[in-house]
Amino acid sequence: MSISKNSRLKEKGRSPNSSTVDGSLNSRRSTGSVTLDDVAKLAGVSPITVSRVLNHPGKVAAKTLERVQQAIERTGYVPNLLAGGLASRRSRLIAAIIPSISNSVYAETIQFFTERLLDFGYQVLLGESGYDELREEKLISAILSRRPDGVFLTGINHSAACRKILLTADIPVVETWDLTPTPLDVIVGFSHEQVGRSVARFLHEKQYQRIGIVSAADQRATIREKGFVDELRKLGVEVAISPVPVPTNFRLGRVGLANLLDNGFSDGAVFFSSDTLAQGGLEEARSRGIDVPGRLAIIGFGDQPYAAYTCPSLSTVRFDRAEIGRRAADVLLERIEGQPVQQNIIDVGFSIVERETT
Amino acid sequence: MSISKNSRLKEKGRSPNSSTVDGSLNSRRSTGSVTLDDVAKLAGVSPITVSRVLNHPGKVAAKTLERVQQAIERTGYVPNLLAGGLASRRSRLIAAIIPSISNSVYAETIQFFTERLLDFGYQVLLGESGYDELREEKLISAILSRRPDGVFLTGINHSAACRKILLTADIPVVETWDLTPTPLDVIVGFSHEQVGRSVARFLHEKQYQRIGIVSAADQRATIREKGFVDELRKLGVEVAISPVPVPTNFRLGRVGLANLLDNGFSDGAVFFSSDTLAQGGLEEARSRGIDVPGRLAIIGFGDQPYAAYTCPSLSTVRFDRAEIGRRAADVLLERIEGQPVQQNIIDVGFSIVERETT
DNA sequence: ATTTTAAATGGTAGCGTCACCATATGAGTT
DNA sequence: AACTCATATGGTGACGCTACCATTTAAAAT
Repeated sequence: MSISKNSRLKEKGRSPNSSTVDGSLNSRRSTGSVTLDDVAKLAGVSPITVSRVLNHPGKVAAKTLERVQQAIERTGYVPNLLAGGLASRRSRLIAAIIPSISNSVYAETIQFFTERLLDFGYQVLLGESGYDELREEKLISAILSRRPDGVFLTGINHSAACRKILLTADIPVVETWDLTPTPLDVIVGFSHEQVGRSVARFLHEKQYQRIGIVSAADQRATIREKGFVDELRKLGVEVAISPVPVPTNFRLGRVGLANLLDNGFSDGAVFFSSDTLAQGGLEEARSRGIDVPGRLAIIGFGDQPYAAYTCPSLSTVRFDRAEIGRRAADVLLERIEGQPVQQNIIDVGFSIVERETT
Repeated sequence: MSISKNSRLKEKGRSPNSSTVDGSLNSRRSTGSVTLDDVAKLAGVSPITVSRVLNHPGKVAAKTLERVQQAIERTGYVPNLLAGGLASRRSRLIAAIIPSISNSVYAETIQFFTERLLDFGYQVLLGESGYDELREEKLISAILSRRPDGVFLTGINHSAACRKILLTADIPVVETWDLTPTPLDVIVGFSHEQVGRSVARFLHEKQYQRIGIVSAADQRATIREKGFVDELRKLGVEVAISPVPVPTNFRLGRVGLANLLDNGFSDGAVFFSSDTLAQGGLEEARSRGIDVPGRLAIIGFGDQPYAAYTCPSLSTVRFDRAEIGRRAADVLLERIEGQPVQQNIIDVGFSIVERETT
């Protein structure tokens, strides 16, 4: 434990074995924890062979392999990836930035992303941007000092500084949750604009008198809103817009809908930026005695687990969060291994789930 | 980029300046990325001074500080924490193990935990145990190779091997979400047994005819169940138990309640292991036309955001997830700084929230 | 028996940083 | 003027590991 006191023994000069007592009292000695060398000595091989046992077991003879593994077992050796990463320039660390950890849609993607990468010996360092570009930027530059082998980003809008840092770092980057013809590197997601347009057509076909949207102030929600509004405008329908801030929650859903209703909206359909908002809207309608879907139709976004079980059950837009996570991991692994990527734009699609609220 | 080819220039022996062309073609040369030395040269100081600017700015003269910071700016220097961590034996990394990333109760705790630690320059490496002891063990030993400065665990039940690894590693460990008189190191949580007992008394006082529990197979839920059952037994009430597996979901809530009802349970109150299960139970009751709370009372656990907005709104047990995260971070920081910890058992408490379902 | 080839192992020299000292500088004290 | 003392800076050598060769050994081919 307390090593520093030992260093008071005055040792002068550079004689390689200047220690005086037990042969290990150098001023800057090992922590006492087991190292590769300890294992190597016990196994009677060179350190490099132990390293190979851990990293390229195929390149070591079966007999040696076993002997070394026993030595590892016996010493309780735990490799030091800081040292390994420094020497090999591969940290086996992947950075992931999501807007919110506690938002289950992102968390699910990360869950599958993490799981997949773990199978290949990578770990994920998670950062929360809070839907804030500046914070994302700071986070990324903090995380880059750990020399991640790859980066997972949510969305396609990143500050110029952020893009520059990432390009300079010259590591694989996968953007997710959205699509763009000009990704930083590779991208896995679906088109939010198309979501907006699809929902617009869906509602239009059902011939609701009026159409509104409760739209969160996050980037992707804004894109959906644009697609939605634009498509309806093409169809000759004006949309009542009720903006709400992020992160969205139940209460904001109520407020968002109340805002529409108080401004004369009635007998129509409303598209909410998230299922959480939609659930709030449902409650607001209920508290005002408005029949859903008789007088007011509601559709959410995200197909949260509870969406099928609200009363009435919630129509929504579904997309495969697990698929985004898995594909993002795969494509990142490919890039890290230096394989040429077949396609750098991967569309996982989405679908409209019709339930009782429409 | 492609450096490896250069090494084909045959350079023999150990002459320190054996490079032939531009003075930097050693076989194992730098990556070309900016290092501390580059910054030092530009600023006209020694590397160690640059290091100090980054780590102990107070120990550097104002003038020097500014000059170095400009050099950092100009070079776009990004520190290498792998090297720094190796040299200083402080990785500024904290490992956190939670049962499930996508379960918002854990995610919220982690969110606040992460945030707090980030303020102090630490980052969190997240691992998901999936409620599995063995997986937790593997995860921990994998994570320890990154030499975290501290570890956050969920729960108090860890395999013997796991405890041993952690004790050997000799780093601060904070257990969370539960209490025990014998923590590994420090612990921040609340008593699940007391939750069980409190809910038992609460329901008993309301004089429900029969009492049941839909209980998940995770460790803490089992402790709550024990406290619940034991307290009611003391009060002379038998409890109908319906076990369900983890992770819990809406459907399991329905199944869990159906199981009770199909075995003759009626006119009573049911305690669910989680709000998600309770929500499922609510749906099952609705589909069977059972009036809640008239014929069946329901109480959940966790006070999820939606709990206040189900119909009828859900009675539940509330505890402060953010508080657990923050306190865990604080206590870990104290331990890392080597401060003596005032108390190593921190009880954040809980409360019963009565809404419409009871 | 000799050469060729592949497989297994080892030696050396960093990777980029920080801890440990030592030294230099200037202000304050007698 | 000589001294103490605090402050600021620098030189050296690890930290623990792996890349890059070189070397040894065994097997295969001639």
